[in-house]
Amino acid sequence: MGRARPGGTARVCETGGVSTTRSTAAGKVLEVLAAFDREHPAQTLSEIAQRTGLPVSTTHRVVGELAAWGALERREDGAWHVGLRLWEIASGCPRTQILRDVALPFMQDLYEATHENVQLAVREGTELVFVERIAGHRSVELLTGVGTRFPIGSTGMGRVLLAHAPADIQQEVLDAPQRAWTPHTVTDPGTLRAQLDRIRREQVFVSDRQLSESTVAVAAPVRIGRTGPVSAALGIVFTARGAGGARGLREPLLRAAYGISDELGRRTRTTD
Amino acid sequence: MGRARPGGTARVCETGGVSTTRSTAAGKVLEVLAAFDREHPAQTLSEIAQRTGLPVSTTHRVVGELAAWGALERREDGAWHVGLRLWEIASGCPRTQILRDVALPFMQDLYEATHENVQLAVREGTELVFVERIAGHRSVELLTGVGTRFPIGSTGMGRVLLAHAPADIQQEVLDAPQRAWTPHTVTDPGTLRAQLDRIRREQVFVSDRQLSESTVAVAAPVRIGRTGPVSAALGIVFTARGAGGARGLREPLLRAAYGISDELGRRTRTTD
DNA sequence: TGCGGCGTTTCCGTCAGGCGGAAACCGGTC
DNA sequence: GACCGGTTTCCGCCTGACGGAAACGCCGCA
Repeated sequence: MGRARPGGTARVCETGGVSTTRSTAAGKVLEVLAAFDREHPAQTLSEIAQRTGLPVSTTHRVVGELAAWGALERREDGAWHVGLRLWEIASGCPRTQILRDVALPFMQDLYEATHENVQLAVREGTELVFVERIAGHRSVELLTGVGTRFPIGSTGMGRVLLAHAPADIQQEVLDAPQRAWTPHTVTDPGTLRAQLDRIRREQVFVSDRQLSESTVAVAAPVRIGRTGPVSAALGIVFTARGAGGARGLREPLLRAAYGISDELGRRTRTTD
Repeated sequence: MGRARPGGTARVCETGGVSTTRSTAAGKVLEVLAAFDREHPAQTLSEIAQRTGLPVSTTHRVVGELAAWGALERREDGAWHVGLRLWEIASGCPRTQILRDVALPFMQDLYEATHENVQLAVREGTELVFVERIAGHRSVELLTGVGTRFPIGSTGMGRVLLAHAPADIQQEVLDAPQRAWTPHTVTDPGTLRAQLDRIRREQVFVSDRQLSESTVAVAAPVRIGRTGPVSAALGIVFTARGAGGARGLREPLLRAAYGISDELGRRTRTTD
């Protein structure tokens, strides 16, 4: 397809890069927004242009419009970052907002009882997204933060979500090779499948040093109503000094998960 | 250049209406997003069209593109709402994210000591935006939630932010009439100005039943470094059974605010 | 002080693609 | 089976998006 520019159709824009929603005007706006991920919270105009593959002048225009509206803001040093206005709008996202509202008090109790990291996550395709997290001064530092994505098989909470995911999703994940984060990480599809079965039976799942040599996670499913579909996972992560610590956490964790589930059931029934 | 349109500038388009970034393609995208505020977290296509003033077919196209990208999602009942993808991007907003990261552990401690609502807010023009909030089962229900805007003069935290805002902002707020939420609300500009002076001297501010008959708030400024510019306000809200309760809170609140300020100072110095 | 490099901003002619009216479509309801 | 509100599709017109290029501003270096 030499230069020629045939029919003007050859646009798909492989960019080699990242997202690419195509050559539509709205697409450009979204591409620019997508350039701001966790590793690039603030970038100069030309960085954005580079990362999106858009010409500088186009980027300039789009960024200008986004900024005028408040979706982007500029630091004194000239770098652009996501603006408060966009954050406000997005913070109304029901999938996180309702969950958050309902879950926080329970997470709070859990934190107070344990003083460990308490986390809440949802499944998105074959990945998990952390939606909320409570951590105090006394909790372990984690590599995961609110708004972060993670391959679903890699975390304890993820495996709980996976266990309750549709069959095709499970298959897709089991078919793909699992990354071994530590020597303890379960990567064999057979063992993993057995683990998923066990999770469905036992509810609470203890993930012992699967993601990092020094942490253990306990996770439980959150449903919409006591028996409804699983909509999130609740988890506690703490330092691995013998996973014995997990024992005492099962009960309170499960109780909290039930609490959230019940309240979610009540809430969605009324809302609807 | 058709009509000549001097300088080609006459576009601003007052529209009379609501938001309006105007007829540019990107503008439409943003208008659609802006249709999703706290009162309208989920809407049908035609509601969106109505609220934005865009023709249905146009709305349909824009919504479609947003959905394809993940900025919007659709419920089974057909209503649209903000999608997880947008939430992810926006949750990286530095103004809230850094603040949140730093402040949460301190807020946590504060919550544990008091079991009351602990809140964090920033100023945006003459309004305040709640950025984070901790509440357990034992705290009072509040009308403010994370991601909510509020006139800055109306809340205790807002007045603290106002006291440290640039002079022109203060003037603007003082010039506008204050809404009286309760019989106790201070609305007189003179008294208010005196209050601001006092806030600057005493740091901690007690706002007694200013917003609701049944709540008292204590608030303190959060700076960037111990002496840097005020970047947020930290507050505790509790039920008004005699504001005497505020007494014991001053110390821990101030200590937490200092802790956050110090850490923010450290953090921004290193990052830069 | 002048030069070259880098990022940003402005300009403007071209033409792709945004635009939206209208008509088809799709359940409900009376 | 006619009606009605909402959604989706179609398509021709023409506007405003597009991006190359040039001007600008800022720094560091000679």
